[in-house]
Amino acid sequence: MATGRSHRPATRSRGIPEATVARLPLYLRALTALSERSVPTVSSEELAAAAGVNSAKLRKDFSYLGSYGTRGVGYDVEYLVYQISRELGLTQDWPVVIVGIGNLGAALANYGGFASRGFRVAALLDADPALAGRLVAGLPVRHIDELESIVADNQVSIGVIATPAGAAQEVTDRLVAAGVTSILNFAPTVLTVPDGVDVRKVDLSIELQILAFHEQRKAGEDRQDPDGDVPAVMPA
Amino acid sequence: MATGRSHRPATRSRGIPEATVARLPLYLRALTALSERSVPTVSSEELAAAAGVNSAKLRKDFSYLGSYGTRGVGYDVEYLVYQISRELGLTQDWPVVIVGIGNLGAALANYGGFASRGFRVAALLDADPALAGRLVAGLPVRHIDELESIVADNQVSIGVIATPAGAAQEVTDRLVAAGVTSILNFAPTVLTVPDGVDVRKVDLSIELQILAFHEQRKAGEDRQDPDGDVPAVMPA
DNA sequence: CCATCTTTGTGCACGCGTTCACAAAGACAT
DNA sequence: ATGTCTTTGTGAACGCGTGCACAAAGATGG
Repeated sequence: MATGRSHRPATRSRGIPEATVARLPLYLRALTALSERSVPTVSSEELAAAAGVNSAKLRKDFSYLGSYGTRGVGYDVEYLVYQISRELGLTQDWPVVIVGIGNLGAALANYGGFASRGFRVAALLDADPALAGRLVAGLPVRHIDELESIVADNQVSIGVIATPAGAAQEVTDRLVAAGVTSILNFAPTVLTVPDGVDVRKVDLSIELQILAFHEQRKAGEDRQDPDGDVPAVMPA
Repeated sequence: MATGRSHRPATRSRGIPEATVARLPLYLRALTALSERSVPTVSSEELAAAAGVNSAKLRKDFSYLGSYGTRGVGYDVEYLVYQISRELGLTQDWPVVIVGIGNLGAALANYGGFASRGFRVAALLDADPALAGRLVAGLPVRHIDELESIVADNQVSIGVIATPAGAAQEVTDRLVAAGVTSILNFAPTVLTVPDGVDVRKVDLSIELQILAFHEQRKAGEDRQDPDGDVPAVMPA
């Protein structure tokens, strides 16, 4: 993760546990699919299966939001969609800037999941002057030096970093200085941010390495000793 | 997450906790940076700062691997790089197929973090015949129907899914049937897989929604009551 | 109106992960 | 060799998250 409390120690006020917050988007997606099929109600069992979680966990998660179910029947799909959307803050508009318009940045700009939720791409930024003006996902790429004015003019509070690792910290500093308080970081670096700024990190390489670990474990289950021998290099 | 035990209930044998495994790549990255700067040793305090974690946590994590430090001095950087690499299974070669060569798939194919660790892109696959043969990151895109033979010939055990949501489950089924036992899923869908297959999911939209939640919380801290009023639609 | 049946909401126990705090271990100087 | 000083490795306490299991709530039918 990064410095500067990514999550507050214990969510105060109406205290929804962090683990629950992380699952709400999952439920929301499943519910949206049901809504599109005009399914009026759904039981915790069905919805849990669709979201890939335990039904008891789902009920407990919903209990943090309030008592929105009807015993003997289940949950009203539309009502629940609204409640979760509101809780997540998706009923309002979130302007977002994406910095670094390489393949990844372009993929993010084209991602449909943005607009459907409350997210709106306010601008695409890149340091390469050759990219400036080119259309990506219908939006013109603008030069990184416009960052400050764009963030201020559009009241952007969320920034997405899709730059190379070397540029990530500098971009972060500029975003934060301009007023951004939430950052989604795709660059493989630990970002340092002041208190009050949230950072979430998506790291491809890490995910693969975790898979490799389990894969090795699986492959080694047949053999006697999965770990190798003493390394050639000894500690000082 | 997905069906089919993503993580084993309690890691048996030399039992490295799942949370620790997830941090090992982080340490490895920080250590690699130190190694490139020819730093010989590092203390838990310094390394923890570089990785963005607590130093006590780092020491406990390392204690699961064995006693690789020297009291009063710290850890030997090269030695630790080797040990963690071996533990994660990065000393061997992991052939990977990437399915779905849109912007995201192309970004993944171009991602440098692959080759530097033990990962080798064995093939890029896409269902679009128009893409077939086009070079992406120096590799030719091949048609999805070659999936089975490619997986078999290269003994691929890890698959990366970067297709639209609609195609993800079918691709997963084919990958699993062909012998893949670890899947990294970028499509916004819950995948169902048989036991023994690991799935990890990276979901952009979910990360943004979590940020939005905290952002809303931050914005509402000034006001009296951050949650809105009673919704217009009432439950059945 | 009463009985039955379904499904929610939650009290409780358990296990994992985190953090503190300190004793043991070794380096290094004298 | 002895003492001091640094840093590791870990025992123990705590808190969060998960899942069981059941009582309460309400729908539904007779």
